[in-house]
Amino acid sequence: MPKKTFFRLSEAKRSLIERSAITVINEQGYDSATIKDIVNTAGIPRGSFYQYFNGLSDLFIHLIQIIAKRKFSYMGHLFEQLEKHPFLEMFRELTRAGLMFAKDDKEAYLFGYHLYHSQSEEVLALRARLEDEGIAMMESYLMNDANKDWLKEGTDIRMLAKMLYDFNARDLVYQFYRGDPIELMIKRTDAFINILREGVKKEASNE
Amino acid sequence: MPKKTFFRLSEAKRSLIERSAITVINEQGYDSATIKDIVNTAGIPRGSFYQYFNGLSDLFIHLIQIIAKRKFSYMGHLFEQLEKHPFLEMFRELTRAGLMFAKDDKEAYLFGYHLYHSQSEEVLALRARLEDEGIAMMESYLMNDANKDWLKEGTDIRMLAKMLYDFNARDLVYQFYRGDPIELMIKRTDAFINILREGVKKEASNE
Amino acid sequence: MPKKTFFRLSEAKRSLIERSAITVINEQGYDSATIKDIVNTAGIPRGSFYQYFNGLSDLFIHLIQIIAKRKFSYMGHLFEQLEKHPFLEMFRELTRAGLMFAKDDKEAYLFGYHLYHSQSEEVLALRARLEDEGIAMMESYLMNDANKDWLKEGTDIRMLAKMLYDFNARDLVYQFYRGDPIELMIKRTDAFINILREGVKKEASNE
Amino acid sequence: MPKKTFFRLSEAKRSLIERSAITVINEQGYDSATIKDIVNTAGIPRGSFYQYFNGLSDLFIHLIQIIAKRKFSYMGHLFEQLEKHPFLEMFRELTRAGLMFAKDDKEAYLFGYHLYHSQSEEVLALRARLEDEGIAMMESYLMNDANKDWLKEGTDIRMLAKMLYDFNARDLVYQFYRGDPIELMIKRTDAFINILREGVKKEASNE
DNA sequence: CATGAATGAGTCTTCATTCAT
DNA sequence: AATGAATGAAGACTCATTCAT
Repeated sequence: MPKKTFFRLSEAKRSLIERSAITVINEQGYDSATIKDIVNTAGIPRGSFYQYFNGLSDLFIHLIQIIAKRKFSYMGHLFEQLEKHPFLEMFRELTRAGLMFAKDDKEAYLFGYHLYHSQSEEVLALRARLEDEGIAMMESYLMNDANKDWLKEGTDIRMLAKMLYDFNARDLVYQFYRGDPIELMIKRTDAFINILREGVKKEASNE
Repeated sequence: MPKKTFFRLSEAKRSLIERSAITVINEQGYDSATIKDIVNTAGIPRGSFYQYFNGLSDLFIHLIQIIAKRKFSYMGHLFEQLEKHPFLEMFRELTRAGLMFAKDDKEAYLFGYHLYHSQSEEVLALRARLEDEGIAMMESYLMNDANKDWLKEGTDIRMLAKMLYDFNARDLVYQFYRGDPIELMIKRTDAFINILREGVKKEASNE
Repeated sequence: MPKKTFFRLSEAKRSLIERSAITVINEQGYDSATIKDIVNTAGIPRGSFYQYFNGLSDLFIHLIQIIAKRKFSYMGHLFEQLEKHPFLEMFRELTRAGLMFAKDDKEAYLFGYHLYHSQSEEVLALRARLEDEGIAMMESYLMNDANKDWLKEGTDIRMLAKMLYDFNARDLVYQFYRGDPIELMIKRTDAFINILREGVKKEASNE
Repeated sequence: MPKKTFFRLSEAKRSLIERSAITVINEQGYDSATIKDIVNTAGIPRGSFYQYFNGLSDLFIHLIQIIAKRKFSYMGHLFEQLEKHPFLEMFRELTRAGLMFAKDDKEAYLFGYHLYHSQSEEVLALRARLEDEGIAMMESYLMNDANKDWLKEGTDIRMLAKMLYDFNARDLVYQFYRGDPIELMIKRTDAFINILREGVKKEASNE
């Protein structure tokens, strides 16, 4: 957690530092990014960095959290209707909301990529925690589906939740990182959902 | 590519260096592993490293390739029957063969993890190439399924191939990395295949 | 010398700062203690420190002095009888009085340790001054002994005074610093005095 | 312990580094000496230092040890006769031998000073070890005295050994550090020994 | 080819001290 | 007087890479 000093800064300065760090880490990757580059980019003195943060991972975790919050805010309006429809349909909407966020703030959306590409203890722990929370949330909605008899019996709900979570938090982010256009990502999402919903096996038909 | 010198070494020494590098990189991650640690672990002089390789990525790519070859050899016997059965069934077998490899050579199997966690240009390129090849191969087998009318019409074959490839090359490796037991991984694989095959949507039943 | 500002503070605040500094310096040693740690421990703002003191040595010297005064107050009652008995006997009492102080205020007693472990100019000067004063005082009492014919002729009084001073101000403090129990320290003091008084050479006996 | 690399250097270079470190530490004190100053003084690159040592304390401990050995070599010839005379007499000779060393290599002799003025864990541990060894050695010779009935009954041998050890390893070194002339130190040593031997209490005389 | 010492650029991190409010 | 942010100098330590033997 950043030190108190950081939160006492003006919104402008805080934001400047955050954006600088996001830019630098997006360019070099978390494990290669240096504090030096971040302070240079932000134009603040080296020592100040340590008045604000305990180290790079401190800042990184802070960024992941505020970005998650921001991204989440794009989805807020969907939550009230979430239980009224099969979750796979809502997942499509949630995903699109996420991609709206990507459109509005490319750098921030991209930043999630690094959650999957650091070996640092803290980052791994954070990733695990976020994953657990995200998957648990999805599981609970899928349980709702099951209760409403919208899900095939025998479906491994946890596995399904995991697949959905990963697709959204990892695969899509990676596609964006690679530069795939959002339209293509939307199409792929539909194909993905379709496979999950319908399955791929041709039914023994009675034709 | 390693220099000629490397391939002129005795098999024993070559293997010693390879295994040392695998151990070090597995412990620290590719981006944090240092040449220093590798030569120390192998007990060879620092200068020798540069007589064998052009740098760390050179060695890394070499390792990925020999390991891929080794892993592949566990699956060879399956290829002749591959077109005779629906690919999802064969995928199960391929996966299990891969896990046999994991049992025999944990470190090598684990090593694939790092293919997904480096930001170095060369590694990213290698990863993309391997992915393309792997997915293309799976696609061709899935096309065979389609031709035999084993696949539901409208199935996005490329997406399906991608999902299968990722599950095998990335998700399972990650589970192993986390320390999940192989039995659990096998169960998960079955659940995964089941979802893909059957889908999760409850058919409107005529009860 | 602390600035006037410091002495205008409330007794409570002054004492808080003093105790914090003693704690920090006892833990880290004078040469490694930082102003940062002291203000953090005391919970006062960094800038305030410079309103009270000119630097760390300023505070350190102040602490040595108030502690010396406090320790001295434990011995006051002995001074009136000091000339009535051989000084070595009184030395035993003075030492015990010092150890009572140690019991009552461990941290303060311990603090003297640092007088012997700093290389800073000011501290070395202070140490020399205190030593001169202390030894001179002891010398004067030993002269009294000599006058009363309680001391063997030829005894090097200055050397004796120095030995006594060091034992009390340095050796005992160091033992306490190491964690030796006070009872042991008392026993050692007696052994020390005994050696000084009687000598260690076996008299040519007329057996 | 220095790394192997250090011992593979030419005697000249090794000695250059050792003397540079001794000079720097004597000037600034161990806790304030910096590696930067040492490498500058020696004229070697910064990185080399870390090829030779694991850190400053590593070098420091090495220096203490080689100096102790050198100092010891000045006393070697005394050891054969050590048991034939009362130890206090031999102590005078040992001390003088030490002072010969001081004359020949002022910087090295002085260096012992720092053993008593660092708070670093390693140095404290080394100091304790050396002290234990030195005191134990003296104790054994004093036991010899006791067996030969040269020592007054009831003498606390451990305390006496401690006093002798400290006087030689600490007090004399400190006097030298302060710049006292060797002749004065010799006189003081005699006075010190005299007090210990004869005691200071005037015997109840039967005059 | 083997060896391992030399080199110095590059980072992190800590703090004393100042200064504006 | 109190406060605490700003600043940058300073030092530790790590390593990739080169080079002489």
